[in-house]
Amino acid sequence: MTDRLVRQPALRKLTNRDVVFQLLRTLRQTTRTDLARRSGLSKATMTEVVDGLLAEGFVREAGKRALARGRSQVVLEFVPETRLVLGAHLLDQTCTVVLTDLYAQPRARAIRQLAGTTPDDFVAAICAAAEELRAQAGAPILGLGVGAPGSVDPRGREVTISVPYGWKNVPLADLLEARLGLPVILANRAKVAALGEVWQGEHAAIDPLVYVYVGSGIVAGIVIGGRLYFGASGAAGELGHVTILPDGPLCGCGNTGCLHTLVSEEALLRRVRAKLRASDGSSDLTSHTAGHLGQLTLGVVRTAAQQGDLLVLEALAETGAYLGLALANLVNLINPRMVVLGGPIPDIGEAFLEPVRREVRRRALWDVLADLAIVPSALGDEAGPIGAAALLLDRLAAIGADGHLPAEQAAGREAGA
Amino acid sequence: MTDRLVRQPALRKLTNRDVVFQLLRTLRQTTRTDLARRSGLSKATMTEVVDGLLAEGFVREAGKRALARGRSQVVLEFVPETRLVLGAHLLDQTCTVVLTDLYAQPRARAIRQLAGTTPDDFVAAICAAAEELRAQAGAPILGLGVGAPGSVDPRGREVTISVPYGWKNVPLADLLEARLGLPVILANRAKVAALGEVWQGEHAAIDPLVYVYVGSGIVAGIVIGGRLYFGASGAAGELGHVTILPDGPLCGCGNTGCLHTLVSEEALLRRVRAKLRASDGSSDLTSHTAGHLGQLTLGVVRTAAQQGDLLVLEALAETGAYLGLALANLVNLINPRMVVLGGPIPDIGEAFLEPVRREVRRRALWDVLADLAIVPSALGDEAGPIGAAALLLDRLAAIGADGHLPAEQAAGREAGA
DNA sequence: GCATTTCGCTCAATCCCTGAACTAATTTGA
DNA sequence: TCAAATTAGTTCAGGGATTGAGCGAAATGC
Repeated sequence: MTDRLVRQPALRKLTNRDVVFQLLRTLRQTTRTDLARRSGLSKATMTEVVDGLLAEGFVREAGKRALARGRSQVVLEFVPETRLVLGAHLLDQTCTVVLTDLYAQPRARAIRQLAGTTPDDFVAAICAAAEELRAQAGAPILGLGVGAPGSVDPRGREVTISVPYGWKNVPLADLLEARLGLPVILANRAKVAALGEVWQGEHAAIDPLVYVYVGSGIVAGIVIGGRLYFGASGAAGELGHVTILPDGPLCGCGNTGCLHTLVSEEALLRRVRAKLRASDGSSDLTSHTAGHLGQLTLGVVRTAAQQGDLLVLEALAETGAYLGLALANLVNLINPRMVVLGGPIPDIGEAFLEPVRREVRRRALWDVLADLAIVPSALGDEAGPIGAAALLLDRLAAIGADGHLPAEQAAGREAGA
Repeated sequence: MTDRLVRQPALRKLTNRDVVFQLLRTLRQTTRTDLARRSGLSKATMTEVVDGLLAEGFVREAGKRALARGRSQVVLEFVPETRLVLGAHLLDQTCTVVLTDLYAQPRARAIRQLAGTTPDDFVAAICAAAEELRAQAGAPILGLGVGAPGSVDPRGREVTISVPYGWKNVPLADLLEARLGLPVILANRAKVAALGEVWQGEHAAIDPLVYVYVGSGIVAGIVIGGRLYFGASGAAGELGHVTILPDGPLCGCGNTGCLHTLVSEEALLRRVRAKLRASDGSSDLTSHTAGHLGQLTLGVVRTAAQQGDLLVLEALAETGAYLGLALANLVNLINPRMVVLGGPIPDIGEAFLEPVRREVRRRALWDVLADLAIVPSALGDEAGPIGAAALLLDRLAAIGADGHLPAEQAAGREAGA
């Protein structure tokens, strides 16, 4: 009987203040009469509710707007900087923390190098950066969202496993909450970047949207109904371990022919090296690397691509085609309105993106392609930390007048699907 | 500015009656005090709200329940049969319509053979069956959900294209509404079956859940948060056209190596035939079909599998392995709690299901497998019509006291993602 | 200047919801 | 056996939220 409740959609009754708050945040600018129309509340009630929000500082009156006829409107403007949130993101040895407003727009950032790869090093770096930002924050900070390296439990409290850092069951949220005294929510760093794209930049508000990070790993963040989709155990979006060639090379996960073995920084460099070895030396890259193929980096590949090196373009096209195949399968299943590609490999540019698009167009269904755009990330490296902040903002159905999350939300209890 | 609103989650304020109604429907049996606890309303309010629902006939008092201490509770029971809905489903030339209660439990069914394959034949068959059921319904009927053959627009009004029936842009919902005078909502017949499994039978309330129909086509219905997931253009779940062998056989969709070319009634029969031709004649099937391989049917294959025919088991294992590969990719992306397999091929039984499971276990990530069950349909052919009824019930946030859908819902305006 | 239109405020009336007190029904244990 | 304790559900007055109607303000157009 109780387990039926799990399926129960949130039945919390929204207050009028909640409704108006949300409308103001999404509309950014409106008038009292417009809010009354949209919410179905009377103008009388709207006057009262807006008065409350004005007093709390969430809204301000921003001049007047003349109409064709009649008295001009008083423009109401949401004030996103009345409350702030922190978003943290880890990439290699660099920890980036941003301070954003309620639109998830970054207002300040702090960067720390990790001293090592233990959870304590991570916590120390985040806390140092967070305290630096806190000192310069001009408004209450509501909490911290974290884009964590590795798998995160569906409730957003623990890193269950992190391969690159060798972590297992690290209760990162609790550790950070204890140190910072702020509510903390975790999600995978690549998945969180999807939220960044949806909250900020030119792709904002597109839904459903899939963000795919292509770097040393490949992970998809799926946004449905404005929220990150986690699945049953928080593992949704593991695109890197989708099978592309049933009898392909063995992957670290135990499967054979995973996308990961065919498309990743390492796979791309391996492919370029193989082509160089087999080539007649006409590629400029031969001189670049001076015969030391082991020293070939992604930066070199990128430069070569920009200079139109045919050998590199060929390697990128092959790599892109494999990703395109995986994406064709993904879009046939999920039918998103947009796929955003982020990470170091898509950053190389159209030389990689166009082969991806070509393969998707070749393989995906017409129905699905009709509503689909495949585009590079609009935020680049910022997508991660901004998305982390958005992860926390996403939980805010309401913000208490005292500047804090209502207790039940602060406890981060509803992190599931 | 207006397009921002698209992302806007439903901000409709639920009334107390709505909240209590939903609680009662999901809990099925409770008490006033329990409802007050769960909803956060006072006992006083609960007395009043329940009185209203009692008067409208949605609830009844069903005896008392003694507690360890204190006054015994009055058991409140949701009365699912106060309002009814219709669910229609088309399979080959047979149109099945069920009359269900508010739990989507079938109370009566009517079956009609289609006279032809035009939309008018379909409309005529549904209407005849619906009128038959309407005559025997003891309560108001709220509407009709339809599991339509082919693709349906995301708003649930039109069949955009149906390959087997040769339809294109048929406004089926409008046609049926005009004939029946009831609200009508459409969705793809295979996807709708997913809702059937979630609303009824032993897999009820499992979330997220993916239902996969494997017959002449392969389509997945994805249920997230208790609702069918449609995607940007209503095409989510096109599992049949996922690429399994990049250089495999050409598919009708234009792509090569689609799952559809490897796993379907036709593909299975083709595989059995090929094996028979290459075999030494030791299979019993050789005599069964008396050399006429063209007459091999799925029924024959099923019987042979039950009798342990090695040749057939091998063909089923190969077919199952291909499906398992596709499902491994699906579960890595969507991470559902359960995959339900329905349709004529899974009906053959464990000889097909076990190879599917084996391949999924071999290829999917550990994280994802931990929370996953792959099971046969609990409802069989009933999943379709029941799911069609559930599609309509899903839209009922509230049911008016007059026994009708509130106008805005009846218009079926919110059919999108 | 005056009719018209639209915005946003005011205010009395009303409706919804709650807290507290109450009745009811039951167990426990002196 | 009866009082105390416990829990369910009702009653009712008080209070806060919401509304409709009306009003003044601010603009346009003739």
